[in-house]
Amino acid sequence: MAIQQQIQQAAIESLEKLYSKSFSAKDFQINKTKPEFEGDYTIVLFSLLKPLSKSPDALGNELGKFLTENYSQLFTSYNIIKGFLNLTIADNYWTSVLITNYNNSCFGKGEANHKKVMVEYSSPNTNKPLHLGHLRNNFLGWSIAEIIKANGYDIVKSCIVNDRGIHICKSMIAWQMFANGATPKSTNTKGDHFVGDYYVKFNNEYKKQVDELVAGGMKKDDAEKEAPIMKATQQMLLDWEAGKPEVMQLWKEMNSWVYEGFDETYNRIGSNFDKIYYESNTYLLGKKTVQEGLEKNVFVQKEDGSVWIDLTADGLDEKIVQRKDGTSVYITQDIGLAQQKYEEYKIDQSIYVIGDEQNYHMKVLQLICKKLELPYADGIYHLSYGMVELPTGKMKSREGTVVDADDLLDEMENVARQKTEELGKVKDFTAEELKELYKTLSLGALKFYLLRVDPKKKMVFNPEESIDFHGYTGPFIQYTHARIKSILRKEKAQGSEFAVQSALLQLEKELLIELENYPSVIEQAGNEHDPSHLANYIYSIAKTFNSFYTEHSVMNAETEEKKQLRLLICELTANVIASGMQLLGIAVPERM
RNA sequence: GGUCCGGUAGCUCAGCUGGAUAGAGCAUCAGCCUUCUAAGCUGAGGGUCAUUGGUUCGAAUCCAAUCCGGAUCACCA
Repeated sequence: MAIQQQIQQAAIESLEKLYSKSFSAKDFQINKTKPEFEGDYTIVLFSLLKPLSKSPDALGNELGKFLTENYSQLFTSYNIIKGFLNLTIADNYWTSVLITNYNNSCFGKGEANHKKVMVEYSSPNTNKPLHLGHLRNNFLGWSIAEIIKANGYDIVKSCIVNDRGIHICKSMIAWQMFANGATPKSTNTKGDHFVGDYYVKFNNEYKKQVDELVAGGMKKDDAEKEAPIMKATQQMLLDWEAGKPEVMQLWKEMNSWVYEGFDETYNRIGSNFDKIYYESNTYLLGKKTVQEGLEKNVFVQKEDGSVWIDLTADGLDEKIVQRKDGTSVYITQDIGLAQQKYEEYKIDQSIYVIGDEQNYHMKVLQLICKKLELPYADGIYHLSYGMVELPTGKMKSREGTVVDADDLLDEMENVARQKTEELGKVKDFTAEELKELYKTLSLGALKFYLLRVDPKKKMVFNPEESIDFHGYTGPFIQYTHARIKSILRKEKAQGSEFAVQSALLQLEKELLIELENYPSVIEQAGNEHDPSHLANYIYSIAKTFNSFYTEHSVMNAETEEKKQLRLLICELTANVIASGMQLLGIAVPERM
């Protein structure tokens, strides 16, 4: 059990025995003691004063005395400052945590609870390559899945590919018009970029045609509808839905190019999925549910045949769920897909990693599922994340300010190479090892940069900052890990036979206190669906370790006992760093 | 306009289920490599926690109002 809970329990028991009153964990707070005071953890007494009719000093002394006398294996001393009861925890507690966990690879992870959670993330369109925003999504989705797994859940990583619709037809039309049969192979272009180029070509041509029509005297609104290329695209969508063979063939071929490109990028960034859904297979789902909803009077059908749900009583609007022509809209397929996920996997929770521009949509989706009394409705959770912006403002594809994922990864790798060469610490590495290191460092920098901030907040991507390898960054933590490993290559900790006699030094203890907290951090990150807690925590560990490292020598420790103790601390620190970074999807090198 | 989210150091962010003198990184300045990797460490300066009011022993944190920024409110997805 975590120390904080042990203190809480001890305090509750003590208060019960001292005053015959029962309290619960909510009735008082336990904090880490501020560094300027003596002690490790602090019980805040204020909230207890009134129910017990005690002065801070009286209560603090009685409780402090009782705790140190009756829980002497846990508390060695106490002091009271104003209403704060500062407790010093026995060194023995920290070292026993160290000795039992220093080589426990499961340290911090919860026990299996046999509940199943699906995390849907990434969910790309097949008309253009991945960009910076997708990276935030992918890193978040992958990480939160790992964190939830570490909390004992079974995880299914899924992805819904938006592989059909008018946007896809745009690329297809443009390819027919301009490509002359060119392919990614014939032009030596990555497939998703190849198709994306035709999407751009579509928009250029479309704009040109609209301008021409407007110049010929047509109103802009009409011109946008009448442009021949747009009409052709709409016709193609109809042909697609009708299953016209040559359209289907082109669609399949162009999508296959995109998937080839996506796979390369996913592979590079380490995204993977247990189950991939395709919109072309799911877009018709949900109609049966609409029918059932009509029977239950959750939905109403208007005279023209369209089907609606009235959510005004819940503070939302009226929402259409089926068009008058009987076709399904976006939200209908989502209900259908939600159902399919549930039936296929019997999931207890379904997490959607989707940008905050869809907050309203997701709220509506869950509400509809609830009104339909679908069993999975309460398990829907929208992990909403903010947009990634540039220092110059929002990314806009029309203005060409979108940061392409592949370009960015290349750029980061270059910087990693440059910095590594400047320092010249790994000159004996093979070309293979160097390549691997550059990849580890560049991805570490980028992932950490995108994961270290609260997901729900929009964030600014500053290119210069993101490739920084100093301070609050991934490479800083990776470096700390490499430093520790360098020591451990020289000598391994001997292990569990070891008993600590001499008192822990300040920095030794600080590190141990932080390390002991690892399980709680994983739990919190999972409960709040927020990897940034973990990122913050690992950074703090690395920082504390570096202070410790500078201050105290491991190999040349004052005594053999201290050396063994510090080797154990090194082991546990390295394990926690590696384990925590793994949960963020970041690898740590042995040397750098 | 309705709903939702955000506003903390020059910049990027922690802290937000109320607790002690509001913390990091970057940037600026000053130190530290004969000793386990200096991608490091130590120190300094830098704040009206958007504003105003309320709740109370105590508010960056909770409540209300206001100001500013963003998202969203399609028979698009």
